[in-house]
Amino acid sequence: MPTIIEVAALAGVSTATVSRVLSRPEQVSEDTRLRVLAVVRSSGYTPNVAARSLRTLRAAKILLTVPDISNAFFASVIRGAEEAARDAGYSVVVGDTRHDPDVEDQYAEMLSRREVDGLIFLGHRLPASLAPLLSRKGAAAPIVNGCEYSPDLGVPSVHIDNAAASADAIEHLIDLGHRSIGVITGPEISPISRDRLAGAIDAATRAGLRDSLHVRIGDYSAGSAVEQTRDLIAQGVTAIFCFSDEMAMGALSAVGDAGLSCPKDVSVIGFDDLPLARYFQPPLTTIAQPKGMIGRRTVELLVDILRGVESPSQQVTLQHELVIRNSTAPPRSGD
Amino acid sequence: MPTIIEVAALAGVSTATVSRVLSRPEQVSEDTRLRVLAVVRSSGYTPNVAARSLRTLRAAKILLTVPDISNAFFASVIRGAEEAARDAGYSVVVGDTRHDPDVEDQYAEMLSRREVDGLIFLGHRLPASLAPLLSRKGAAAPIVNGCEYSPDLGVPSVHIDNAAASADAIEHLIDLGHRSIGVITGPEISPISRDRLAGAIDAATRAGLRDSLHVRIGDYSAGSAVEQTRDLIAQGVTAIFCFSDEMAMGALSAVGDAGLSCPKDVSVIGFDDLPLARYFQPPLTTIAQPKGMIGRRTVELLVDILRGVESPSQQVTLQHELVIRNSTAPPRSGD
DNA sequence: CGGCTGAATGTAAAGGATTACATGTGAAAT
DNA sequence: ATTTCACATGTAATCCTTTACATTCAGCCG
Repeated sequence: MPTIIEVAALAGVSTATVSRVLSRPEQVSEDTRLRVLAVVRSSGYTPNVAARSLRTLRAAKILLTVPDISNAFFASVIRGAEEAARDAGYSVVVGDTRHDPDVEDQYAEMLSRREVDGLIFLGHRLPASLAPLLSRKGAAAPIVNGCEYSPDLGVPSVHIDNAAASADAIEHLIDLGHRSIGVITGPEISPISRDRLAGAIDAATRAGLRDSLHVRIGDYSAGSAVEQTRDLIAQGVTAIFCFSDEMAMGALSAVGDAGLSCPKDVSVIGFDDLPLARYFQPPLTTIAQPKGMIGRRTVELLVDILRGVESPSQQVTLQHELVIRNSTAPPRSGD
Repeated sequence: MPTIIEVAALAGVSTATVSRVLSRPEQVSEDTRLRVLAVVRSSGYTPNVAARSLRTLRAAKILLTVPDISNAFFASVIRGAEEAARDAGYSVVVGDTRHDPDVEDQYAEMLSRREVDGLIFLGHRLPASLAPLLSRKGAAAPIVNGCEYSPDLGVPSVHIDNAAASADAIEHLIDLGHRSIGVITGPEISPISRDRLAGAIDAATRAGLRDSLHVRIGDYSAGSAVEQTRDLIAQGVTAIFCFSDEMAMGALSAVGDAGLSCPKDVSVIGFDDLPLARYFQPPLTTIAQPKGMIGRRTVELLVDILRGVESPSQQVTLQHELVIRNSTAPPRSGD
């Protein structure tokens, strides 16, 4: 791999000119440009990123941390983020924190170390080591949150209106005639889970059915929903609203295990609209989040910050959609 | 963020000593070491990675490309790889190529550019831009393949014995009494899909049932299996072996749509043993791959190459396991 | 006591690109 | 003909760290 010095020698110009050809071609006369480009191509030269980033203090990289890479929901967000990053001339480094604060901190250090220019985190916890960065900077810190958010964090965020989405789900069930509804939430610490729960309770209250809601706590994983579903079935609910499609999958499994059938005996509604949701048995009614768009917008927000754009949009709210498939139906008895 | 120069000044030593304290502490006297470390901590100094990597020509990063990040199978591989990388002092950059050769090439350039020290690719296609590197350095090129492999590529690889695993699945079905078996493969271009098909045909042939195998081509996605399953059901198969759990999910969905039930009318067996497989309806019989271990071993192999270890293990074969759950049973009629 | 050894530390040269500033050139303006 | 200006290009400093080599010094041996 040749260096810029060799390319310059081969093309009979200075290194400055080679650099300009590559980054500011308009400053170079056409014939010089063509000559240099020819050498670049024939020699297979590519600039050394370490040297470039040392000099420019930019890494052209964005770190995107997800709490659980095995969750298909995040996969779609990552895709959107990568596309938007590519458009803006950045590349995305994906980090899987496994919900582990230590790992989160480790990744966050990449930002302190300037290994990356900015951080997008999809969890709800802002790594402790970044607190100084956030409070210190007069200009906005290059940190953006996606999906989750905590108003008190002071970090720009992209998300849907979780309370409204959740209310939509509950209203759908109430409209179908359900009067005893189970809800399986995310972890108590998760702000969006709290929002969703608040939205569900609101909707039930508005319908005068506050007491018909049976709330159980899950952790977004299928396994956690199995247990809770058994419990809810014992309580006699006719419908279960899960705060993730994975949990809905666990719920469906538990419904089957109990010798019941969905949607005849129990309706199930999920959250996320994973690509696989349509292949659930029965195909899952769920709240669709604009996953790719969440990824895209977080990157755009971050890039704005990096470019020093005055960014008025601290909170971006995107549209959700209730996707009705076959896992919800009126309750058996009609009431 | 202070530089090493400021730290050196504060501690009253040279930059060389600071550097040594951080990377070769045994070369420094204890009191100097403690003094420097105190300054490092109080100033919050962290070495600038760009400068370090420029100087050492090492990035301490491994690029791991996956063909489809939304496939949960790869998530587990990624986790194993990250753990092993952490152990070896590397960090992992995950790239989602979406099966797109252009994107693969783009990622591969990170290696040419020395942005990363090595590449692990989980697809079956070696980016064209790496051919020169490979031919020049042969097996010493810092490139390792996981899951898939092509003997002709000349790249070390970690995988299971796909033919044997596939044979196990077919034998399981034959043992149960199935005499008309559908197989939904991966894309024809995928070497492991070919291996699995060969293994399936072998097993059937050994049992004198070569003609009872009905082969359909899928692409590992649930959607592709839905169509093929309809077709296979029309052919009258009593069991379907899918080369991925996602396809098995599609198959189960199609079986249900056809008004049939699994395993009573049709047995289904998958491949991968995704975390969700146990929550399928019914819980899925499948071939478990040691996903985390595949990730771990690919990294270990790559690190060996990077360290210049004579690496005798060009092909690492790991153990698979047939996990029997409830989606397979004897055929209804007994034949 | 001189010389040698080894441990601890310092000096300074890379490593490769970017870019502020300097220089040179030709054309337009006066 | 002289000045001016814009454009094209070159020079060299700079980004920060690592490390080969040089230096210093204390302790030991003969």
